[in-house]
Amino acid sequence: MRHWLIKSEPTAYAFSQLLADGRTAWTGIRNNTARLNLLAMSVGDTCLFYHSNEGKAVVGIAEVVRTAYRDPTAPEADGERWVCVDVRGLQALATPVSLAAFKADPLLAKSELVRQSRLSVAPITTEEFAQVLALGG
DNA sequence: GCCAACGTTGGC
DNA sequence: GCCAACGTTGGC
Repeated sequence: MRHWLIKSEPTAYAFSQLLADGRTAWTGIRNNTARLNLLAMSVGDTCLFYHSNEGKAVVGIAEVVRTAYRDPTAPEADGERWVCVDVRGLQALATPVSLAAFKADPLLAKSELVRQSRLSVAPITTEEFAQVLALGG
């Protein structure tokens, strides 16, 4: 099983909304690196759910429940290029783990979240995942 | 509001 | 194929 970090602006789709919905299609990814990460996801992979802009913290855990398929929100002209996955909300962290906490933690300072802040779907290591859970309760 | 990082586009 | 210009994202 692999681990990922997925980002959303809380004003666009907050983690609380995912918990309320149960599951959702993770659509709208239009970046090739992020696209390749979506394609690499397996059912059961766990995702840290990060709130960008307002928030700037990992606030919850989700899991992949359907592997990549054509993103229905992508323009028809783009064909099969853009994909989405389905994710299910698992639970909120007792304590959100902020971006500042990532930068301050030696285990997390090298993570993709810090290294390439614009990437909306990023892989994280098992160690990083465990550390976020430890910090977040 | 500004700026850094990155991706994309288009002229050559 | 290179590179300047531009657009977008996201932190500050």
